Amino acid sequence: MDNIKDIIVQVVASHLKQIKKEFGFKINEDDITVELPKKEEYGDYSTPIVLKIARDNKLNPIEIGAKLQKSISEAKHPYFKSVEFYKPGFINFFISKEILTKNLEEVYLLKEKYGRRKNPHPEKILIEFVSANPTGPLNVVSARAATVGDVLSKLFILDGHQITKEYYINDAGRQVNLLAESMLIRIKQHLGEKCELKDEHYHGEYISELARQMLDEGEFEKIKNDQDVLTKIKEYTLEKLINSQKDVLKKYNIEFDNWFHESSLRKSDLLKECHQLLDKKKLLYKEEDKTFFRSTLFGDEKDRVIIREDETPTYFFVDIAYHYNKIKRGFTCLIDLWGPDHDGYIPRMKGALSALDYGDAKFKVVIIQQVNLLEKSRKVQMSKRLGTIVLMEDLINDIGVDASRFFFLHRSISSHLDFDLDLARKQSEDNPVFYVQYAYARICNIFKQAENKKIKVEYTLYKNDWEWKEEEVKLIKKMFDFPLMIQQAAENIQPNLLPNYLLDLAGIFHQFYTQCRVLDEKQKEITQNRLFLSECTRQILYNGLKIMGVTAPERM
RNA sequence: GCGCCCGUAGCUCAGCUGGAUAGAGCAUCGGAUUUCUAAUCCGAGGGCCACAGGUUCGAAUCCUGUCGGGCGUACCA
Repeated sequence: MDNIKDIIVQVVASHLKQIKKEFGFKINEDDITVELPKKEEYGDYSTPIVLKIARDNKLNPIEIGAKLQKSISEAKHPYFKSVEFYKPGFINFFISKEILTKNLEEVYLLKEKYGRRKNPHPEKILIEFVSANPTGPLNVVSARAATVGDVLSKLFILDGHQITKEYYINDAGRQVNLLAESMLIRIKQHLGEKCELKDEHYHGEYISELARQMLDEGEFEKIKNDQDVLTKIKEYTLEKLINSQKDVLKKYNIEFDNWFHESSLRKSDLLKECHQLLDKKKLLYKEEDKTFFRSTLFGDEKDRVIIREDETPTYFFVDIAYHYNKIKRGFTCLIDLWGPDHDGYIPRMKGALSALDYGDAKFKVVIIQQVNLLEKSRKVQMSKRLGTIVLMEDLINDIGVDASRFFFLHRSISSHLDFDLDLARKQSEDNPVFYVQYAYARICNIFKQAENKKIKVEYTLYKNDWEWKEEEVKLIKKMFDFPLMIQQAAENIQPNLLPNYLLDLAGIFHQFYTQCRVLDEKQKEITQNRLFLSECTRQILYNGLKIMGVTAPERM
């Protein structure tokens, strides 16, 4: 079935064309917006287009509205039971029963594919997220990014795109060198040597433990006299830390298609290639033995160093090469999920990609706002270097994957998220996730009861004499909106629409459950119809929970 | 100083590209279970949508300014 909003836009546009000569106005199809009215009497969908036309052309909205309403009404479009005009200028649409039941049958037939659409402009998207430094375990900030990235990926797939999920491992550069140094110092301390960490080193307890482990395993013994002992330590440490990151992500049910190593980039010719390309466009210059990129030409505040005087590339330069590599792999759209601290980094990166002839329209940076941790209503200072972080793993162990995921998705990504640790456990008891899961479990139980009562489930709708009760209508209409919500969440990058929708759907189901008894041996047709409604609801709850990565329990 | 995010009920937040009487959950108070799981449902109270201007038929939503909170402003990543 086509998207209802598009259908309404088309219908309105075609009828406006018919009457526009009479009034003498012009219309732009893009101006036709469709919204969900707040009150039932205003219909299922509504458009205020008449008000816009009246304003732009200084005409009377009442006259145009009446005419438009009449025109659409008389066409008797199968989608609409009725079309009404309300002052001061709203055209309100009431969906027909036939279309709603047809949609239900579609839910039943399509199952997990319900909500998926064929996109007229499909993209081959690379979405990169988390990409935390491999200098320590993942923390709760990464947990938010991981959740959002994972769910966005699934939403994009439903919206008809092709997706690759990638994690960029910064396994080269200054920070990992400091990591190796920190390890060596800890190892020496374990061996009784006197040496101290400096401020810039990593102070976390996990380094000390890892140093102990390296000694215990005899790995240090093997390399201690090598010339490149620090490199060997680095390799050992990175492997351990990266694996632990992977383990936690796995525990969180997040799978990446690709793990891209920064070190592989440094070994390749891509840096050279990028340098040549940018140089050819006269976008580079040298000053005090450093090479600068003219990012100011692209709206950046100042030009940025890409090669230092000691000829090492800056992080920025390597990142340019990385994104250039993404382009060369044939992606038509690049999406990066960054933290708010990287906000100022956007202009230069966009500039670099424009310079490499990759229109910045296809490079999208999504900023996921920070997570603040509160303990006893006070903010917890987090620093990876100081080791005062709350780990993603602790979070999972504490409140569980389901509740964490729901919690992170529940609010818009541009909002700061205050994570109250004292409340976390409490949250896990009356977390809204259980409200949704409970609706799911209830439905499953209805089917178990049907089995017990030897009621055969036919999965058919008896449409003829079916008088819809209020709760049934609400439920059916809500299910109708699922695909629209998916599309909206994907297009506007609003994963929070998903949990909100599921909460609504679950709530309406609970109402339905209270008011409309499903299993009734005396009323076969009503029983079958309500079983069908329950099954469709179950399917959509299942689909939604699956996108969120939250389990759908059959029993609670 | 400049840039970005946030400011909506006691608390946590929804409010889509401006729309028709500002919504949920938690908390508080009061009801509902001989019938498919009460982790549920129904009802009540609670708001100058931070403040001040502007745009217009219409603003929580857009623009400008002010105040408050956070983040950033590297040859770190």
